[in-house]
Amino acid sequence: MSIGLFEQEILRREAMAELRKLGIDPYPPEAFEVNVNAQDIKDNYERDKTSYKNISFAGRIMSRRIMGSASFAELQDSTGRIQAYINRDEICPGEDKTLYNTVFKKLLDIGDFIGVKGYVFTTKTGEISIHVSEMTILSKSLKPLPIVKRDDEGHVYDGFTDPEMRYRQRYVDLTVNPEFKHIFMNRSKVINTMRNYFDSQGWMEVETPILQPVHGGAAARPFETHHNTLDMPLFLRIANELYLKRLIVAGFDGVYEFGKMFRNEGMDRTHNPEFTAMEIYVAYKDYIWMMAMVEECLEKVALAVHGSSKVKVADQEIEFAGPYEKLSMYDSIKKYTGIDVSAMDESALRQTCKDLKIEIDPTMGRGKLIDEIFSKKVEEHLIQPTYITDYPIEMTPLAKKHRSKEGLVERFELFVMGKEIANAYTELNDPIDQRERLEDQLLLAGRGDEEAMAMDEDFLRALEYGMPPTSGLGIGIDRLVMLMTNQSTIQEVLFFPQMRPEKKAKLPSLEDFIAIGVPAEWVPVIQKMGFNTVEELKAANPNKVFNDLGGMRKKMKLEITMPQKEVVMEWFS
RNA sequence: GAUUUGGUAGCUCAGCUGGUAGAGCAUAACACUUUUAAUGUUGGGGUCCUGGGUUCGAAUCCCAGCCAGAUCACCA
Repeated sequence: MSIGLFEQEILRREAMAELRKLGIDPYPPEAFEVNVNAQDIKDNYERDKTSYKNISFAGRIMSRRIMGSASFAELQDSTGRIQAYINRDEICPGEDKTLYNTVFKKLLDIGDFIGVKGYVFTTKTGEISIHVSEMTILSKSLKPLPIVKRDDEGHVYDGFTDPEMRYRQRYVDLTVNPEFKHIFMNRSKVINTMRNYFDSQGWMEVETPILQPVHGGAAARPFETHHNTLDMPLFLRIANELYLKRLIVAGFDGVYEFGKMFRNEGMDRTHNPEFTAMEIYVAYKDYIWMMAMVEECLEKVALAVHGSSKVKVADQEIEFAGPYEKLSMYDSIKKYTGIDVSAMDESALRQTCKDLKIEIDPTMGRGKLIDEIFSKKVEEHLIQPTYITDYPIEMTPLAKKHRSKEGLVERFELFVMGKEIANAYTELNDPIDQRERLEDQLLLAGRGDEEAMAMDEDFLRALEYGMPPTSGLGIGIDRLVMLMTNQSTIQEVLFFPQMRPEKKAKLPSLEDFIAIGVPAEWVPVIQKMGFNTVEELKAANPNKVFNDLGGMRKKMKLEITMPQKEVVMEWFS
């Protein structure tokens, strides 16, 4: 493996070997005690200089400026960067200057982790720096990091910007572009704020199955897998709603879960196959109560992340303090199209879609047609937080029928910046009604609707034992984080967004070469010489190959044993 | 899935109407005791994404494929 690399990586491996020869372990096992971080020094040193006279700091070397027997290096820890001043005669007080001349100047590289002890001071040019008196190598970096340079105004000169590499190698991205860490720190803050709020209300965090025999609770195509011992198919959950409701049946007054959901559908900048949802169910409440709860919750989140209920997103300023605007689904369509769809039957809706130039297909029922009109004509207008309420019953098999409006259910969705952020119901707890509604879904499935909800007999049995009136809410955490961190793609708020596998260099199998007697460590050399298959190698002149192997060994400074000539000749026999 | 843009050194990118590859940073060597995008001098470093085709000759033109981004469609 080590030979597909080139000079910089070979040099670093040599430096690592040199360190070992000098008796320095490039990967020491001992803990290195740290008593300060970069942010702390920068924030507090000027005020309190006496506290920084004996510090111990650890981080990565991110740049070096060597000037003879004095040097500057930028060290980066989890909180930021701080400059270190290293003077030869200070870290090497005796005759032996090896630690500076050889170890620091020759054997250390950008990316290495080191620990330093010393004191904080301000340089002539006014930079708060660490004056190093002792230096310890903590971990050697064998691959060169991309170098990102910034000037005083913060201009970036050689940015590490390729999104493919940033997502595939997030460890490199966050090392050289540490500003992106704030997105993930804020993501954590969003989740913790919600969790603290729920806990303070006395609701309980729970975990429910990810592997489910029936994929219920939402409309989406699932990932399917198989359990060997039970010899049965299982689905990765597309939702956890039905399990959380079982817990309300079981007698908990409030339960919530943050968890990954999995949907086997398209990927784009707002969809990843696995994503995080938060669902919460509270007994003895309805969807009107839930609206107020959401307003309180999101305001707390905005305050935690930004210190303000107002959040800048793209070119808008979003106000997360409630109350939010409320608009029924029918009214919203009327508002933005001028059309009253409330009394239309399926064929009238089809005509309306045609008039509005909205594509439809024959499998769509009344609910889906209305949803199409809504998503094409209304969603984009909903910039400030807006509740869309009272959905047609056909679209929502798990919500309770509206207390006063025929044909509707008690449901709301919260839209911000034209995107759905939350979805909530007064939950359907009438087991007879629930069974009928799921049976209607089966009819839709029969019409070819791949997303119609499946029947879940055990869930119906739970309802038959009795579920208290309950309101439930789901929030898409990734999209909420996108809003709170002003990001336009979901990949930027996921550490490891889903990617196609990296293409592998099309190398023939190691085994083929080993089979004809080539030592494993020489296979990469042969490949580097241009022989990609055993056949190509055998077609070459054996003497030339033998000579070239020696040449490559020297050129690439390989420390592996040269094979005997007779051995090489046998490769060709 | 459709359209479109891109894939060249470790990183960011040049490379015209086809003539066998360049810069900056990084890296190596030398100089330099307070620099900060350090500087100066001198080097090394490439399967130009892959596979076909056209051509005397392809990083460049054509076709197919792979990966990624954007837009759209689908999907909450």
